[in-house]
Amino acid sequence: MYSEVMTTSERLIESTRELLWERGFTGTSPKAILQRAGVGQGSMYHHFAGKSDLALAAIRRTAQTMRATAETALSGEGGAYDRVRAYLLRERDVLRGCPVGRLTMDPDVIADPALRQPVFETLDWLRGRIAGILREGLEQGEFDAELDPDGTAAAVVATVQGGYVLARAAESPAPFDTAVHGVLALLTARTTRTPHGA
Amino acid sequence: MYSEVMTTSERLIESTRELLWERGFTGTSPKAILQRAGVGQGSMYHHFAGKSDLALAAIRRTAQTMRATAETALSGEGGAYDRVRAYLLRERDVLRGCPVGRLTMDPDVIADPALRQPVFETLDWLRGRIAGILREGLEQGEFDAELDPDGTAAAVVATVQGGYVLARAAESPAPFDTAVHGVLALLTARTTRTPHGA
DNA sequence: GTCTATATGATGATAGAC
DNA sequence: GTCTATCATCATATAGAC
Repeated sequence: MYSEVMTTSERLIESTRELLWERGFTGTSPKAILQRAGVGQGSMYHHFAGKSDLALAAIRRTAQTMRATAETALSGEGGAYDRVRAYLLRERDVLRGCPVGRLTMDPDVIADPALRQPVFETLDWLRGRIAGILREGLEQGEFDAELDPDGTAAAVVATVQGGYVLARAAESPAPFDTAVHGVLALLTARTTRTPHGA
Repeated sequence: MYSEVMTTSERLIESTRELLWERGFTGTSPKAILQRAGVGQGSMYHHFAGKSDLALAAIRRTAQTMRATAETALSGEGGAYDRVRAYLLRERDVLRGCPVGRLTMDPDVIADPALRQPVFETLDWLRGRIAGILREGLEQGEFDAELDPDGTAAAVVATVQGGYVLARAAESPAPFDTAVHGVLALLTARTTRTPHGA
């Protein structure tokens, strides 16, 4: 199921990452993890203390991956508007939802400080990163002075996270795309130049 | 635990509503439902076909309640901007999240058309209702002509849903409030008059 | 390191007494 | 209608062979 050169530990982490994305922490059993990884029960308890410990390794890696993906869009070409636009419009497997954000609906994740921390840090970093870009644009005169960088950044991130909710409810990516274009169009009203795609 | 005059069936639905909100469908066991309702196992299987059937009754009622609450804010005093603002800023138990939206992260809910339907219908109605209000405001000249009612409505609903995600990750209502004020401030840029709270 | 028992409690549902 | 068995299966973890 995984590359031949992948270690047992790696296979366990990868299968856990997939299952956490699909079914969350509560909905993922050690048995399901082992079957997908193609290893026996003993291997899991040799490499990890238990389900939570393995989940922590998986969540940390997923958080790191998400951060890298977002950074690619946010550090791309163009001004502040263009980079936020690139983040909002980047390709996504919308119906799968956000592998980090979905964990916030898992009470067992939120109740465990160790599991919650990478989730919080990732979303908090994302908000701060976008706010910083918007502040930059503000200083460059790209937006009018009324733009609130923190509020706008939070709205942008929330629109993406909530867009997943709407899309999964509808079993269609359409509401996600509508929401993301909607928030982008609102941001356009705060730009001083005619932005790309407006 | 519940009112003396509440029927057994009512007690079961209410305890299921609470548990679905707190722990989702996968995370809620019949046993937990029965204990909270204070009834025996036989009663549940007498009144309902099983866990899914009871969850369906609970979800339908929660969906109806959410719709009524939203409608109260959206049909209040003032123009389109004021009513959308009232919806966004209404009091919420932010850290509990949305009892309807959280179900979209439950794979067993999304996989069952009967359970998914009320979730979809509620969020779809909300988007349509807000879009209609914005179109009204557009016709009244309350917004400039560039405002996209459908995109803005989707962004508003998504911001609320995503705001819950950010708040739960942070274990603080602050990011929710920031996001909601952020999207409202963006909407302000599309108004033709000086709106309330701008 | 990895595997296969084995153990204990939870899950989701049924049977049948009252 | 409601209750208490009872049931097969699953969840999570441990023990110990190889």
